[in-house]
Amino acid sequence: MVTVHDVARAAGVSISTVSRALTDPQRVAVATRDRVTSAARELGYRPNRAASVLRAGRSGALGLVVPDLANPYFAAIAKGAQAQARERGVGLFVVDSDEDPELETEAVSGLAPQTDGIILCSPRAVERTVEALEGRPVVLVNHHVDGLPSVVADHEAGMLRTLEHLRALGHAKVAYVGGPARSWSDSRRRAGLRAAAARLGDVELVELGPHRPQVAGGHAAADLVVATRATAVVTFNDLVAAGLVERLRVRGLDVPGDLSVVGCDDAYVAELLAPPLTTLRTDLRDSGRVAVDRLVLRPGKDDGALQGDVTLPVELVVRGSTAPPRAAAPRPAPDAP
Amino acid sequence: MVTVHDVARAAGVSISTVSRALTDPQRVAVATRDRVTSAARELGYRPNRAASVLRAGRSGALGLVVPDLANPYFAAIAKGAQAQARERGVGLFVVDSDEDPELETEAVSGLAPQTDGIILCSPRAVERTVEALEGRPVVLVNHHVDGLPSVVADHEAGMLRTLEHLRALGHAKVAYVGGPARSWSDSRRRAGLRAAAARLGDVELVELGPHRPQVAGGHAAADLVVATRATAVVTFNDLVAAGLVERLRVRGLDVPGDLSVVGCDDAYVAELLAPPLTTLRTDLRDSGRVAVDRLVLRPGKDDGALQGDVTLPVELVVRGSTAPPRAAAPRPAPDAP
DNA sequence: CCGGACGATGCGAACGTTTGCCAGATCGTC
DNA sequence: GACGATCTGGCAAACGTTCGCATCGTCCGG
Repeated sequence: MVTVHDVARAAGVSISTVSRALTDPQRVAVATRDRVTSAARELGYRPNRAASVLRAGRSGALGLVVPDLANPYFAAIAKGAQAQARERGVGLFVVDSDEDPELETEAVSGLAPQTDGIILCSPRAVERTVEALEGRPVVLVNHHVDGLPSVVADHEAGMLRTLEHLRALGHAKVAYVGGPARSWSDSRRRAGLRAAAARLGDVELVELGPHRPQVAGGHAAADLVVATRATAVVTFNDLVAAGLVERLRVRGLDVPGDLSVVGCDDAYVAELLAPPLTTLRTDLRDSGRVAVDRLVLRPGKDDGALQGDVTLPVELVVRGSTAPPRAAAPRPAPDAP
Repeated sequence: MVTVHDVARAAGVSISTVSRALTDPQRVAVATRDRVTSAARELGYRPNRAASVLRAGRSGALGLVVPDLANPYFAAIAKGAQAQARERGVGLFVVDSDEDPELETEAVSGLAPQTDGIILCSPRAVERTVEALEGRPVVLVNHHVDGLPSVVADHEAGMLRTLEHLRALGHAKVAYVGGPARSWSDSRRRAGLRAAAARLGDVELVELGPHRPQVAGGHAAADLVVATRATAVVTFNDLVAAGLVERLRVRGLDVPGDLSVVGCDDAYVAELLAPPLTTLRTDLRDSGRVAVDRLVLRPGKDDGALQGDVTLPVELVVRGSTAPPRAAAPRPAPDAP
């Protein structure tokens, strides 16, 4: 293994100069720097991360905690974060908390000592988890706590756009199938829907849930939605929408004929469904990217534009799962087979 | 920060004893060990990973390299590996190589020095990547290289079962839509199909591809498949199948009426499609789990059952996308709208 | 021509852990 | 009662890096 000593000897300088030339180039003379860097390159020197962490206290790695890696939503965020971390030359520990608040907190306290900062995606137990950070820098994705930097999607605007769309189609009663109880996005979406309904005046809103943010959650919700006699439904995410559509098909109901369905997130499943799903899109990879940048870029030194909260736009992608309601009143649902 | 020194003082022993009591419990007397562990617990001692890596050379972390985190296939493996790593008390670096052989090799050479072992999922450039390991232990998932431990699915058996299924339905001409050129699974599946076709004798096989292992690959392949006049098609994975089905729908063709479709992997999209996809299932989380165990468990010391290659079973899940071919000869395909 | 200031580099001490080596204790046995 | 075997635990040296401080030279203004 080649160390600073080897490089120092090859370049004819002391190890301190090598260290400085490589970590803080402007602190050594240009000629020396060049000698050092070329010697390092020639010998194939690669700094020992452990030693550098031990001494300097920085690890050059970030942590990312997500509730479920198998959920395309979080997979996309992880992918974006991953790519940006590579770009910035830092490592990225990804931990899956399995939607378990307990595990989430545990993960963070394990991660905190060996990372320079942590990205917390849709945390399920923010208060306790933030405690576990022990003061380590953090960025919340899809969640907000006063005083902590966050990257969020503009759920309110998305919900307003959704309701406008459904109202324009002629829907007067819209159901919402909510996600996990502790989900911040869920609460924002509910708030957004309520505000939008109040603003539009002539759309009635029925709220359901909480439901699991997976396909199974959609299965469970479908019959409840039908029973409300709503002519359109907005779901917590695309997976729930998929499960819901599936169950409706089993019951012999048509989408969008009997029920218009709007998903959230525009996971790639959305366009695979039959009919393709109308959904709200956020650039998730971008969320991951931005989150990493906010931990890597030193405020003041680098781009100051990343200060404060970042709100990413939400776009309504209209596909085949929304249409005008059938006749004036929705057809009563037939019994399940 | 509480260090070994603090624990040593509290327990009334030297720091060496503390270290030994915690890392190699059987080397200290029971009474001492208890004193040390309870002191450690009381003080909330947490060993400094960097220091221990620096001195001992082991990092307590593994690396996982996947071509695409957003692909549910790899997401599932990552989730399994993740869970097992947590179980075993080791960290896990997840890196997404973006299907790029270059990035893959680069990722491994970045990962190698700071991990105790690396899991390589469906590598796209095995030879160069293995070189970059610099002798670090490795487990290949979904790939095989002589002399290296691997975890693979029994693609051959799966393909035989698939062809038997299609033949039993009455299909005489079956197309295969292949995946990436450098994919080992792809080559195994092709080999498996050929062997199965030869064995069955009366099924004609048409091989297509390479195609991208995503939805877009299926789009691209659909028209080619139709042109072959095959009555059934097997695709590299479920995403490709999804894209293919989508394109067929656009062209006005019916699945399974005009064409039976079999996917691979049983990603959760499979059951969301209309019709739900007949597909080959492997327990992907298990692959991840097993891979981690093979790096964590010391051979000889722990379970020796994990020596050598591990082949996971493949199960054919029959759903709605396969049916008997229409009439004797398939209906000629109508032109695209 | 001198003093002060500043820029570049070297010296050496940490960072917290693991581990080889050795000393002391304990016990059994002759 | 002494000797050897066995076991336990302490000392101190690493691991490779970073960084405070010191040193040395140079340059400029007075």
